[in-house]
Amino acid sequence: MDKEHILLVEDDEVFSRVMTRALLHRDYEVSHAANEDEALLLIKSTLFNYAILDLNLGGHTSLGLIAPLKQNNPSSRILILTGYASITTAVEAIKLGADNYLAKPADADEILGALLLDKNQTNAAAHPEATHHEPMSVRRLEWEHIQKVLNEHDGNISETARQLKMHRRTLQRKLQKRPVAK
Amino acid sequence: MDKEHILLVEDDEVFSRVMTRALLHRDYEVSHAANEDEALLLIKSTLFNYAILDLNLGGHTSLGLIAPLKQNNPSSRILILTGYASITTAVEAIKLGADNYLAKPADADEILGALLLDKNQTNAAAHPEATHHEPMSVRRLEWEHIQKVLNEHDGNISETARQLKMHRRTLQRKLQKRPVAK
DNA sequence: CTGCGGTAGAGACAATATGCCGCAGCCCCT
DNA sequence: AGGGGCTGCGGCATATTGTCTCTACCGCAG
Repeated sequence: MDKEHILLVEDDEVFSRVMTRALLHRDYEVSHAANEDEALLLIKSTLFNYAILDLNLGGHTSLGLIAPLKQNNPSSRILILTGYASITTAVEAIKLGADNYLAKPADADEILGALLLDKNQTNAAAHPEATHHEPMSVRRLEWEHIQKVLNEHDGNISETARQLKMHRRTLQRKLQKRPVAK
Repeated sequence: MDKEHILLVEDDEVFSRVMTRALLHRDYEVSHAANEDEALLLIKSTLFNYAILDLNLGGHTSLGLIAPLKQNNPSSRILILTGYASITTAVEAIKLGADNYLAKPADADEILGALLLDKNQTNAAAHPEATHHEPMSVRRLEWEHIQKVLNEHDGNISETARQLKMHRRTLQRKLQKRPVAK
């Protein structure tokens, strides 16, 4: 029978090579695109069962690829991957139809797991851990807040800085850093 | 015309009082439930336009309320609020049908904003009023969060600093300064 | 009484972060 | 061509943190 076909959209050279190999090794067929245009061409010409999209592609987000993918194959499953994870972007991705959202760094097993996870996970499974939560660290809170405001202003850094009453240069520097682990 | 009816499910005394008042003040009709059972009763007896659910209700999550709400009124909009935000719970909530997900601390404007507007809506005319609210500054947000956590630990600075993953000396210094003006 | 473990307040110094400058490159619009 | 917005980034003075250290206070077990 045919192998399952995965679309990998990722602009990081190293990561995409490693990931591609890992997927091939698991007996998937893999197509790779480094940017939105390449991805769209592939989507038009091929039927994918799965897609792994890096959220940050140069200037754009990869969110625009979700619709074409779903249109091409409504039953395909889509995973958004990002090194700059935030609740806001996660919510947006899911609303747009992504099936899961994962923060880098993540290894191939995690990624595949998140991609394959049963979508019919009615909330029966995932609750017991609802109790042991800790408050967010101030840094994490700050990161989430920044992401939210940034998202509200369509990624406009200058405007966001103004709203947040912080210097644009400062915001810029904060955004270059990675989100803080929990 | 009838006021819009909001269901507030929140087990925190103080917060729910404040929130209720803020909502009434904005001319909404508000029903409040402190736990899942109360909420279910209300859902069965009333049609809600909106719902604000605290994710953490004692032991349970409030995610189980999403289905009944949507069943009761498919066009109702649901906001999940939580003090212990995480990407995974956010993803799960949205998958289950919540319309937005917000981390506390957040003020009434932010909460209402998150509840009412949906930037992914193609319906551009959906916002009759300019929902232009100013986001909290990072400083203010930090202050509120610190106060909340400090309060949860009965004013214990050492413990609060540990939870917030900041140095005790730093917290100590922050507390000596005064509340940040907005 | 004394020691142990926890907390609080504060000084000192180095490591970072931030505010503020300026500059160059891009776009978009007129 | 110019004006005005946004972005990325270097440099530098200043402000804020992280760390370490000391002192002191409190409650409690030994």
